[in-house]
Amino acid sequence: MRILPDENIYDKIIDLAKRRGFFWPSYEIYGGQAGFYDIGPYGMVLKRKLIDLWRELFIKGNQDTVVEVETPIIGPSIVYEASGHVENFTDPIVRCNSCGRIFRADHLIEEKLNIDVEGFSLSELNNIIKEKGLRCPVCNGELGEVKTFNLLFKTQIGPYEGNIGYIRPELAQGIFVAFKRIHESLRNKLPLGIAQVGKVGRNEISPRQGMIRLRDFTIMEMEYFFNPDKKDCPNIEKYYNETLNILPYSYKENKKDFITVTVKEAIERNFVINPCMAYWMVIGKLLLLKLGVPETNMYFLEKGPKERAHYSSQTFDHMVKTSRWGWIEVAGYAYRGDYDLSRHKKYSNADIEVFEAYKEPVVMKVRKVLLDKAYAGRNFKSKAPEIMKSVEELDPDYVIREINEKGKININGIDIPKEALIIIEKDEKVSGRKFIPHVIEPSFGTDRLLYVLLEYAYREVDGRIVLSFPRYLSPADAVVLPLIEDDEKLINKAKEVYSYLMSEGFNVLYDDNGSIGKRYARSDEIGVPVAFTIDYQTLEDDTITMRDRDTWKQIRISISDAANALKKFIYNSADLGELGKEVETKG
RNA sequence: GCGGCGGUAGUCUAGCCUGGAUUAGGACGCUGGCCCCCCAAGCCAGAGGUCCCGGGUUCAAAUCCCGGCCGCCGCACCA
Repeated sequence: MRILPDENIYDKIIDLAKRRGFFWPSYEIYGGQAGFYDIGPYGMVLKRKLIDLWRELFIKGNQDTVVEVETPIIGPSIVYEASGHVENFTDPIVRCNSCGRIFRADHLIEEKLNIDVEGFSLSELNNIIKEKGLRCPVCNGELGEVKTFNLLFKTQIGPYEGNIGYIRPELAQGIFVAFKRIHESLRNKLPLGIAQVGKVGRNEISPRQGMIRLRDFTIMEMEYFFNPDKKDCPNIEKYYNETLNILPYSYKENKKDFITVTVKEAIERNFVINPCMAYWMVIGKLLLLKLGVPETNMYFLEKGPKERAHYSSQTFDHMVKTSRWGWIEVAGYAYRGDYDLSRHKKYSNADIEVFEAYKEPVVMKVRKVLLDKAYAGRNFKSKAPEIMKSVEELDPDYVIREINEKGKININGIDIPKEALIIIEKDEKVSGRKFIPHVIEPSFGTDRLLYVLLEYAYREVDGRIVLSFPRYLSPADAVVLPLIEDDEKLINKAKEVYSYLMSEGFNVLYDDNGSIGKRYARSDEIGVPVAFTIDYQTLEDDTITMRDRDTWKQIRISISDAANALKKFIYNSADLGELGKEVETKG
């Protein structure tokens, strides 16, 4: 595990990424458009492997509870009204006519005039600004009209004007609206994690920072649904002794640094609102470790009440240190409670609640208050059924207290003497209960991780760039090189080896252009972990050399062992020395 | 969105202030050839440029002016 270089390597990485086809700004030939990036051929392999690694840890590693789905990118407006995005993803902004600065209109009023304007409409905010003569706090210029700026990308579904759709700003809503179906199709089990990978769009006001802040990007997300009454978390025991670097909000206010605690401590000291929060944070940590980020270069930052999204009651940002941007957020872990499902229940009228049967039906002794039927009929005639029902709904304890004190109860202005009341106790069988599950959401920014992956892989050796990706993530498993260009015998042999490795399922490159040193350098720069070289000895005894990208050491092995050696080297992190005898090469 | 700085082959850059004879020059990379038995060697040849875009000034614009786009920095904004 390497430490990040102190030097700012951003420009070098961006340069390399463009040159070698990892990623670059989109729409370049038209001058570009901020906030959009293309992923190139090698970047695409990396990204795919990155996503697969996430799947491995979050889904496959938890296949007893977690499944994956795919839902649409565009949703009808009702979905994002229910989710709160139409309302809360919008900022009222006001522009100074003279200096052009833009302010949050509500914040400005609250600060300057000390008026609580939460929930005020645009025209109300406008009126306040006009009436109170509020001016630009910077240049004292006149303020323009209050406008909304919503970060949702808006579109129209079909040819019907007014049929508004939005591009999803997160994957979550697609999962929430389908929750009931997914949950039923999996025979109502809980806890249930529903994961999704996909593109989202956020119409950022002014995106900068290249791959770090995009208007269109890939998220890897999971909504983990569970019974809020069960305060345990399945399988967490095996991670009890794993450590987490946490900066709780209360510590942050006191300007303290993050602390390192075990998962067990984090739960016991209530740093996390629910043990499952800690569980997914550990899985997230393990993902980052596998990408090559050392634990000292990451921590979990708790967001304060005002910093959190509208749906969240606890959020941790997963921060990773980068050379250019300092600490950046690569993932968020949000406790969304029952906010989303409750909202969709309300807006759709769908029965979204989950029924959970008790292990055995619980027989409870239930006391009930009954009104003597004969008394009711005689005294209340046609109103009797109604009054009897009201009586039955009363709390028995209340009735007993009233009887003891007054000898009667009063209901809807009618006195009922204690002689007419019967209090019975009966057994009632309850086989389960209905509730709305709570949700914990770990959500990763894939493109940010891609950038982080490059930063942590980047190093320079003798003025040459080497991308030391973890071997299993590299854009190719190996490159096959004939030692000398333009020697037909070597080239034919090399192409045989190349086909053979491909047929074994490896992702292999071939290069016969330029001196051997140049080709090693090229493959190092792409981050290919292994180079197999075919030389004149190969033609005699079918052995080839296998070169390690990171040490430049070589061993000689027979071609028939190559696939097996490559497999061990890449997936079992074997040392080169374990796979064969090191050979001296002229340097 | 504001302010500052910048934008010249794949990459980095010279030229811009002081407009014209520079065919927009170089380095690296790329392609081909020669040579090469292991780490960007050498020699030769070649391809590759809307000088970010649009408008203006001028006989003449990569060069000066205006607007736009994009990038970096600062501010602002930010689930």
